[in-house]
Amino acid sequence: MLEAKLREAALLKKLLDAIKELVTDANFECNEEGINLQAMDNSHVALVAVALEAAGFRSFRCDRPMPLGVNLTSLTKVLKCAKDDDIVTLKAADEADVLNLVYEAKNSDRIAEYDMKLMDIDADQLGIPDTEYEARVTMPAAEFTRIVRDLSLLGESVRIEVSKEGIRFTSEGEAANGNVLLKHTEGKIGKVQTKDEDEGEGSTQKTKVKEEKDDDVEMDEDQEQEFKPTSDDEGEDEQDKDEDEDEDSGKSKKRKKKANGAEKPSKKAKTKKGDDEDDQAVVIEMNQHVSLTFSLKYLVNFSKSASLSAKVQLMMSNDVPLLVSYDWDNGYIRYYLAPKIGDE
Amino acid sequence: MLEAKLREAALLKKLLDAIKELVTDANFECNEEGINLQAMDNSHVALVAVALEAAGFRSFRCDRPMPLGVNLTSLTKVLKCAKDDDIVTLKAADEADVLNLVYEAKNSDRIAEYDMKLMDIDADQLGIPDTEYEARVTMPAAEFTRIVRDLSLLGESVRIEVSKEGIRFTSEGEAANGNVLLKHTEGKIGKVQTKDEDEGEGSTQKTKVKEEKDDDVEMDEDQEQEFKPTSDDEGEDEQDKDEDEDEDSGKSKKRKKKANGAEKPSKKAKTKKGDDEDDQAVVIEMNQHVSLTFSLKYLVNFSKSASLSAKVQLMMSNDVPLLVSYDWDNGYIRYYLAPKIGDE
DNA sequence: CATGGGTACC
DNA sequence: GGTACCCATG
Repeated sequence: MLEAKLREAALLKKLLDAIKELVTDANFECNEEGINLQAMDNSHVALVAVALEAAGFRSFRCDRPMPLGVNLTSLTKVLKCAKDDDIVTLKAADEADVLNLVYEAKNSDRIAEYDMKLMDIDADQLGIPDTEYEARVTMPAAEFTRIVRDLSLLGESVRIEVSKEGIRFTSEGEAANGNVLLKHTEGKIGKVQTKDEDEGEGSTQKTKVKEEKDDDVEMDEDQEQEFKPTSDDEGEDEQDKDEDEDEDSGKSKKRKKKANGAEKPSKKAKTKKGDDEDDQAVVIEMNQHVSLTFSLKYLVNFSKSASLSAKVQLMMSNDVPLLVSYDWDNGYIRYYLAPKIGDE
Repeated sequence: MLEAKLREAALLKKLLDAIKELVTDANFECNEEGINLQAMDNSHVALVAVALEAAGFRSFRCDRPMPLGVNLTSLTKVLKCAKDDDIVTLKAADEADVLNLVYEAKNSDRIAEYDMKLMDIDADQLGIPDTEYEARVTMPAAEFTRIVRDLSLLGESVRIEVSKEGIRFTSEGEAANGNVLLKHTEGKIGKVQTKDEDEGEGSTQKTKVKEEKDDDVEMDEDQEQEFKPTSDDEGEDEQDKDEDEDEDSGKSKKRKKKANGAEKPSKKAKTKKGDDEDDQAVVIEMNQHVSLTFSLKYLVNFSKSASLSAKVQLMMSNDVPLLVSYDWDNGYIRYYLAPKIGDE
């Protein structure tokens, strides 16, 4: 059976808001390490992967692996019945056909309980590519949202190019053409191509941009592995969280830093202020110039996850799917989208 | 060629929001004095005139007069891609078929560039009447917005009457009739019928109430005349821009004075405080009682310009088009609307 | 009150 | 597929 208690209903609510338009039904794969969801979007063009690591719950127990087939529209409705700061407990018996959700008001005597019907869903375990990306761009999630929203007013697709100059988003439309260039933030630049240190953080992803020796630091020992590609995918991308270990050998610091999606700034000050600054930084790491074209409709959809993390990472290599990753403590949501070829 | 740099994208954004529903295509007439736009609304019932004087730009260069035919829907989309505080640079080569817009984030490393296609638009130079109005009412723009919005819920048209009592807006509908009376603000009353002194300010308008010899002018000559009754109006009110050549030899002074739409208070203190109070004042200036009926649909539309100026001026004479004017530093937007006759 | 998103209609 | 209208959210 599963019994997982989450500190705040807000996380689940935001998560559902982020994916409910992309996916209607999906299996929440529960096991002792946490809860994972992987699904193709309704038109089978994009892939979404969500991880909620056991460590991110106030308490988590799952005796054996169990898939919970959920209709996301139903779950969204049920979650709307929770207040953002309610403590949510998810419970499901083995072989159960319902998921029980209990909402407890933080302070009080209000207890709400819902039973949502489950369904059998073909577990199309999608193989998520373990690509080593040629370029990784970390930027404020709100900036990404703004850019794709803006450009979607002009055309249907966007060409994303990463060079040492920075990252450029270009869209061509009937009425106008436009492009937005984000230069890497000063002080962050050194990192380009040097991504070492990223590792750390718990929910980090592993996408490394090319090898780097960076990897340095471990940081994670304990937590870090959280979501990790399970054991096998290792090494691949982690995204977000690269905290910076870089040189900072003091890992301990790293750990605490990121609170929601925040990364840590590179060597800069780790003060709160430092973190805030970091959220605003644009960090470009690349091994070679990449240029890919994507459907803006999907990117706009992905950008709804900005409520989950202040930063977003874009991982790219020519001719392979883009990985858009939003990370937070003990969890992440990643989207994969194949590039358009030619002028389709 | 044209190269005009605007301090804040917000001005253009608000301007487009104000007129995009009224006009779909229009020529932005650029010359060394600034940028002007004049167009009939889509149903050819109302006329809108916008002026952005060169002095209002951070830098402005326009070698020769050039009309830029713009689809306002496209421009609106492109402007939505700018943040309110972005610095916008408008560029167009002679004979160009595209307008280039560059947005620079105040602080940073974000640079966005758009190329919007231009089109050829019949320059229907509309003759703007140089009426000497019998009544001029200056009131808070928000108040005007509220009144026309309220009355539009009741009926389709509104009768506006100006008397020494004040200005009364009356609407009759199937479900209810209603009227709103605004009395002139104490202390401002003296101005009624005495409008002299207004001139000053840079962007003043010239609408004088009553006689004035102003009329002047054709307007178009070069630009100055633009809309103002040109120099002659002196003494009367100017509203916006008249920069004045008029008599004021000291034009210079005028120029700087008005900041956003504000007129100058009459002789009262010009202190900031004074100006703020002034924004809330209702000033009635009239030579005779006027009573005119207009379509509320258009007035509601005009009132969207309230974001551009804290004050609005209504200029009226019986049986001639109403002039609704919003003025700000170095620019204005004016609307002309013919009264309804009988009970059409 | 305004802006954005979604749904329906052309 | 695009545009317009209505509803909901901030």
